[in-house]
Amino acid sequence: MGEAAARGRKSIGAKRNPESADAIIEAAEAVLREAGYAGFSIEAVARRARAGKPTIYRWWPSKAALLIEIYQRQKHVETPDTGNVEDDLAGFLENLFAHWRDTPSGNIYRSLIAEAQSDEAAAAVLAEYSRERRSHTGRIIERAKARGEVAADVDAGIVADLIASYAWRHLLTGRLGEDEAAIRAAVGYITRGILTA
Amino acid sequence: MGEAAARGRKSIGAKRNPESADAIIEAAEAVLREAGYAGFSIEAVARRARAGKPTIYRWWPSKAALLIEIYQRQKHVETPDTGNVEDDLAGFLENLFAHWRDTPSGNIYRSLIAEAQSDEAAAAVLAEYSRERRSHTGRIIERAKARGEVAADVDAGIVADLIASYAWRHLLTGRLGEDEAAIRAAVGYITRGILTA
Amino acid sequence: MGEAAARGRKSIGAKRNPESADAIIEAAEAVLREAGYAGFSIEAVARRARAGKPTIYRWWPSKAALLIEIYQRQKHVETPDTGNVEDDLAGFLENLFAHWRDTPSGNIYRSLIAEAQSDEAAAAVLAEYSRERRSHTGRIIERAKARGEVAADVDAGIVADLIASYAWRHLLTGRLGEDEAAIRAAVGYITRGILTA
Amino acid sequence: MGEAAARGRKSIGAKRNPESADAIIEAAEAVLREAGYAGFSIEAVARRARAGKPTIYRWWPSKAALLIEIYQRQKHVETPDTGNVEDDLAGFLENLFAHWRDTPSGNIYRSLIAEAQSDEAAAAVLAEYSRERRSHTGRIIERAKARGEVAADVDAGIVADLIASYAWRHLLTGRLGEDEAAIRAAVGYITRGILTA
DNA sequence: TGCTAATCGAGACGGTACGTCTAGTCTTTTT
DNA sequence: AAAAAGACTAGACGTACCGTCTCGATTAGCA
Repeated sequence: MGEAAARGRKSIGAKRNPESADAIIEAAEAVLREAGYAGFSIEAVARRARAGKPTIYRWWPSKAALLIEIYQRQKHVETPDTGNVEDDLAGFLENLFAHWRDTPSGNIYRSLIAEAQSDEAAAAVLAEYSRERRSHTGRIIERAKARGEVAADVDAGIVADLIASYAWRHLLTGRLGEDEAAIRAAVGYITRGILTA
Repeated sequence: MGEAAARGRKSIGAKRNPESADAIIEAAEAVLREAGYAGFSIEAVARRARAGKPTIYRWWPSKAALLIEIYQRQKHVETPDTGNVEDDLAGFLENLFAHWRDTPSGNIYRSLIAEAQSDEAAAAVLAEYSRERRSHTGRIIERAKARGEVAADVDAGIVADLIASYAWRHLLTGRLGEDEAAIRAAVGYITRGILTA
Repeated sequence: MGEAAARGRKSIGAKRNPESADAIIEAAEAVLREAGYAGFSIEAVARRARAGKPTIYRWWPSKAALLIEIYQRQKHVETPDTGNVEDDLAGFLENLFAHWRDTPSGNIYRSLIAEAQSDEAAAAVLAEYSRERRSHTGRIIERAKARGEVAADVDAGIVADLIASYAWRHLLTGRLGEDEAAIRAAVGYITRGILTA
Repeated sequence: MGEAAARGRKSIGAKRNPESADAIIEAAEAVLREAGYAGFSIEAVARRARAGKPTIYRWWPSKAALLIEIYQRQKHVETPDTGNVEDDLAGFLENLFAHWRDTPSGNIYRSLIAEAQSDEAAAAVLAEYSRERRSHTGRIIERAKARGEVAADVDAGIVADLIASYAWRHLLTGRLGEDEAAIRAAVGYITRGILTA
């Protein structure tokens, strides 16, 4: 199905046609994969899905909403739990970079961030999503605090922010291929500091 | 002058007319200021500058090129030199946030990053610019290393990257109003680490 | 209605909106009437009709197609039937000149001929139209042949060609105000010849 | 020379440089020959002639003026003098059709007529030129009148008009390849009429 | 002999129009 | 009654020419 969306797909009456929704989602992914964010338009998605634009607008009020949905459909990256905060953070970043690099996720998220720069709604949705992720990453720190590995007065949110920032910037500047050493060094500075002992 | 570009501005002949260039730059700034990135179009700039579109395309082959130029025209943020790396970095970030918050620079840079997500050329130009800035910020670290304040084996580029990443993310998520405490905490983690002593 | 196209004219749904088509046709006529062929642009028509350019291009692929349509919408000139070939031909020319002079038709047809000089498609469409008209005018001759008034071996097509040529040239050189005497003389030469008896 | 216009052709001082004029004329011909009227622009001619646009505008205020000049540079068609008006007229038309068909003249004249439909100046110049030609062709008739072959009260101008009209229409509708028989028939109707004896 | 004025190629300028693409909205048709 | 899908207005895209203007160089002809 999907892109190949049944040539003559029809309305199934007075309720949402899940075939159409699927076809649209899959078309959106395909367009993003093949033409990138530059070629990603509602128009292009509609063409590819053999759907009318209003059908898309009915269910996703903006490009951003569609991006969010297809991003969330991707399977998520796992946060390791090694018992060591440095390994946890570095491992998380390595997984995240690999995930962004090897699946459409990276492109999708990148697009979403770009979209949020000119679309209020996208910005809101992204902010909400970021808040969630922040607390998620923060859990790595909280666990370490519970273990006594990390100082109790450390603000987990700010650390999560630093980690997420590092990831974002690499995503946005196309540097997801960075070697592990750099990631480990960056994480090391956050955990152990850069001052002379 | 400028945006209001003298009603009767004319060509000054067979070489570039600086009046036109200025009018275009200033119109671009004004459009960005008043309509944001969403409303920033070559067409709008041309209208505002009372310039022909081809005149813009002659000198700036893309929206990104124009953005870069107006960004570089802004006066730059200064990097403090207090003799203490933590104060230097925090001060730099505070200055940068204030600069981005209080001048059009923030909006421009934000737009440029967004543009780079769909425009190859913009990405290249932004990468080059980032490289420059990275080494610039790195100097704060190098100075501290020279003072013996920072360990000699610390990679200044990676630290600069962490700092820039933090700044980018706050810019892109509209969190430039962050209180100083958060900035200081983030910088503190980078300099002193988060592990228990 | 029409040119003044209801300020808020909207789509009427998933089929061609005749209101829009009418507004476009009428705007095209108005532009041609007021600004002449020189000022006749798709852009101007769209502006005047409060239509989007793509709506025009959707239905009329070229300026020529639009010209043809508005020409054919004009009411046609009638061919008299007096029982005398000379009066028929002269009357036809007089009617045609008056029609071209007093309605937008002349301007439209002139424009179409001009357009055909640089647009292949326009040329084809004009050729087809001319063929039709030729046979139409030829009928005057055929009738006279049936009456025995005109020699049986006369090629009606060629006579029609002579008549149409005379009309075209007067149209294209802005000499539609010619006095009847000249028309009658020209027709007289064709019917009775110029040689001495 | 000409199109290949001396790479470094320069001003020769405070007077018109005939080399430039020639290069422009020749470039205009070449452009018309190769790209047709549709591709004929002052810009294209200037490019081809390695001339500045103002140099063209200085000497030919409009496209039409340039067209007129290059048309007049073509060698003219000769009007035969056989002692028989019918042969003279048919011969003239045959020569003219061949001339228009086999040299750039046809294209040039066609363009000029088209141009005159939207350019007042072109129309004026064309009218003047037509007047000249009319009297020229009229001479064939005058000669025949002098011989007593044609009735004394025949208006030579109107006959010339009929002949020129026939030629124009064939030029404008791309029917210059017409067989001699059709031309002879058309001329025959003008000289001997179409009525039954 | 040196100055003035016109000419040249070059090309920038403000504009207009081109024909295409996308954004969102509206309304008919279909189920 | 709601879904689907084409048509619609609006306007930006990047390009081609328009006709005008200014530049710097070049040179003829007057002083």
